[in-house]
Amino acid sequence: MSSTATHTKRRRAPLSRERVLRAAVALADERGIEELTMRKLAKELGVEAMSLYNHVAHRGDLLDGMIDLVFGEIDPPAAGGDWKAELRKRAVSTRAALLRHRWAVGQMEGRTSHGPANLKVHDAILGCLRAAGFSIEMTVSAMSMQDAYIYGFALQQTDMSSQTPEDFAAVAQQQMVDYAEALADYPNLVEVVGGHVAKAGYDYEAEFLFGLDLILDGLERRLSAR
Amino acid sequence: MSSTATHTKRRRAPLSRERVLRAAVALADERGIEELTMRKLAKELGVEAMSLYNHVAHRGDLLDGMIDLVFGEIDPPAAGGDWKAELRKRAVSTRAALLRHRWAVGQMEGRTSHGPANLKVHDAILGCLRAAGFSIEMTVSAMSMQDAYIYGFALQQTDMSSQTPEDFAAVAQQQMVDYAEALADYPNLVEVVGGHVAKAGYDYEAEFLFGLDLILDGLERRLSAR
DNA sequence: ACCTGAACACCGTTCAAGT
DNA sequence: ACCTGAACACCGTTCAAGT
Repeated sequence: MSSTATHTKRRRAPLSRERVLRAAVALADERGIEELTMRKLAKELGVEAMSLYNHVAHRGDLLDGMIDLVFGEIDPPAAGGDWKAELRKRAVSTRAALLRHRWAVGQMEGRTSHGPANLKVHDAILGCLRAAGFSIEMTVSAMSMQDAYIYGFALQQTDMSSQTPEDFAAVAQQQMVDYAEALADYPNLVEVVGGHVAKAGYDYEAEFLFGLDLILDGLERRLSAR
Repeated sequence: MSSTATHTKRRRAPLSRERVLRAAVALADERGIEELTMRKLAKELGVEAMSLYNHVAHRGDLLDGMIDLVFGEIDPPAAGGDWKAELRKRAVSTRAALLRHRWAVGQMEGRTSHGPANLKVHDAILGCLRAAGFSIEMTVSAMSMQDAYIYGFALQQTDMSSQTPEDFAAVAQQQMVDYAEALADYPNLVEVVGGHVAKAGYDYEAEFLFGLDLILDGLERRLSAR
């Protein structure tokens, strides 16, 4: 058809859904979700925006695919072993994936389609809980609760620009200054944030584990109280 | 200045930040957050888009203001009474506010400014926990954990179009059909969702309270174990 | 089968101009 | 002080046309 001379332009790996999704995740990770537009993504791939529609149905489909790539990074828990340790590992690994891809948790709202990686992880969680001896009803409750906590914690962590305890302390200190004239209305914030957090900071990892272990302990108690 | 004859057009209440924010919340509630554009909001208020910029700095400022209106609907817990009952009431009231305004939880990601209603509720939570006898460190952990759970649960509830247990069962049933050929890979989903949820449904309210009480009980246990 | 140019119907925001 | 028209630099998506 076309002579070899006509396309001396830089060779491009052919587009595929996989390649589009991976490029989209990379772009959102690096520049934020609001910078992820069909046009910019296409440019990143050396192609025009309209070509993307050969591989994703629309922007919502793109986001569904991206989110399932994030789920693919989660370690699914094994069934039959130490269920608490397995679920703890999965929770930590989920949080890590959501931290690597900070845009992800904010995009889960309203998204009703669930990809295969999502289904696989949740199937494994259900299997782990059932093997541990939880009733079907308790299994549903236990999984919902853990997901709510994990996603909610990740959501909160995007609320603050600071990530290390020291950063957090600095931000808290600055906020005490910024809100100075209103502080009389918030005596407990002054005591707890001004008096403690602004000095000691806030350790996201430790706080996450505190709540996670409280939940797992509570579930274990309800399991043995049957 | 201008004669009375020159503006016989329909009298409009003058714009104000308050009026702009309330109209924005109403529009987002009714038509969804993606329908909330500066132009459509302006039209709703009988004005041009550019007039809004006299009352909000930009779209992000608009969203910050809207979210603080949602926080204003939350019952703050009282300090000194039955702390578990107070915090339970606050959690239920927060969830109710987030259900009335389904767009809200998805907009919390990355939002770093906190309005007065937000600060007021959180000050009250801290006060309640301190009065109950929690150390400053535990107070921080307890509040973070409750917020994470509440927001995360609300986020999950936007993932499903169905709200009543019966709706949920119908959706679960349909999904079993849709995913039929992949179901061999997910034996636990088949057992738990196919065998139970698709029949009994899923009661969001009951599930929320299950996790909430597990958390409050766990916190109480850690309080008395000091 | 896959890619593209042009076009459509939108966005948020700015700026100078009106009252 | 508050509102607006026109404009700028974008969006997602469709469609007919190219190879």
